[in-house]
Amino acid sequence: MNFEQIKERTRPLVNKVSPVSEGSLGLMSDLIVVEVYEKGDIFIDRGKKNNKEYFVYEGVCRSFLLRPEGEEVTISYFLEGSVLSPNKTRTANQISHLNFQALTKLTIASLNADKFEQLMINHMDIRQFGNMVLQNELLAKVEKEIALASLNAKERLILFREKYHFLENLISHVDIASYLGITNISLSRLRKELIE
Amino acid sequence: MNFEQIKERTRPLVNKVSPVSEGSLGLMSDLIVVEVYEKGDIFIDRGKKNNKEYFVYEGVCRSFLLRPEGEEVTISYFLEGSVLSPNKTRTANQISHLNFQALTKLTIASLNADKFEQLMINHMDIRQFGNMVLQNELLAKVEKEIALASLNAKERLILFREKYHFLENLISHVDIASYLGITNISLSRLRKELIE
DNA sequence: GTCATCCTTTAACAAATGTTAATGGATACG
DNA sequence: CGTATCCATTAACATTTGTTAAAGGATGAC
Repeated sequence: MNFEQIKERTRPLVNKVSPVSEGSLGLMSDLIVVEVYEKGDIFIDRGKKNNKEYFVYEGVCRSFLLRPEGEEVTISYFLEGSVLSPNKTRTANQISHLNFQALTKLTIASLNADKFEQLMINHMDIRQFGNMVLQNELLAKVEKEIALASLNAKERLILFREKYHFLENLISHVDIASYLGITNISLSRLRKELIE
Repeated sequence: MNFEQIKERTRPLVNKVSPVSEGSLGLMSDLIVVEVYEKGDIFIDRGKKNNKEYFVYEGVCRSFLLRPEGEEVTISYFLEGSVLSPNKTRTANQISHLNFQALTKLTIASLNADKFEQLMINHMDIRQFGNMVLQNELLAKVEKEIALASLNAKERLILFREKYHFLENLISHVDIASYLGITNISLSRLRKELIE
């Protein structure tokens, strides 16, 4: 992918969050390296160094953690055209505290986080973009928090379907169940119940 | 409270998160206005404008939301000596999407968020402090997210006690129950069970 | 001191969710 | 074509949590 292609691909994705000038878009695109992963690939490992920011060009991925007992807990899904959680929020001293996994063939833009931070410092529109990403991130977390705390499993599944409708036929139900905070058996029961 | 007193009070609170130079501490203290609230006071209203950052000097407060049905859901607790969620993460266009309430007599430092953002832009140590606050905020959310998703109510109560031990005898159990994602009746049962 | 009020606890029953194990269906591979 | 594997579903039973209502205990106003 050449510079112009990267720019064209990045523009709608960035503007959807918070529009930036053509110049700023160019500065961001300069930092972008395109990465491609296959379904199932883990491209950020918990405990390993990561100093990148990411945009999802194509495909779907998730963040997840391992419980002490060994089960995986899905924390978030990231869809095509979205921005991954800011580096600062998913690392401590550049060490990742989450795993990220491609759930389909995945094409993503990666940017050096330090260089991107410099862009944020020097350019108000890029800073505004970064802050909006952050805001959206927290908002999504609060939303999920409320859903987990105050809805029952059936209501959470309905909410999930409104937000991630197409994921249900794309992704392992074990993953979805862990995202919803239930077992896959319960998920199966709820699916049946909601058909009737 | 005069400038020096504010500085002395702010220093340990800030350094606990990420140390800043004496000069930076002074710049931050310059922005601080001390506010005092009584138990039960709501000092940030959902839907209303808020453009401040806050440090908790004395007392305890919580963030909460109202469900459509009218019940309150406690989202987070903030203890003495801690920093409230960054303005950017709890507002959209300067409009708050959460309520904040004093749970005891509360003394807090408030700072104009725009001016503080300027300090972050111009001073690396203050920026680092701000980023650490953010990181901790997200980390706490992920931690709670995992607890809600993968522990049962009894385990969550045990975790809550480890983290907020003294709150249990200070705060309404209805609030705590909503934080734990259970009813206050369940909380009462679990308390009994854990005594035996 | 008495009463009113608010919060916590308890009880009895209902509903939701988890656990374990078996079954069925799809898919890839030899 | 057959078989191994992976996932989703179903069943039976246990456990957890919710709902409604009543009782007990603390606290403050008068």
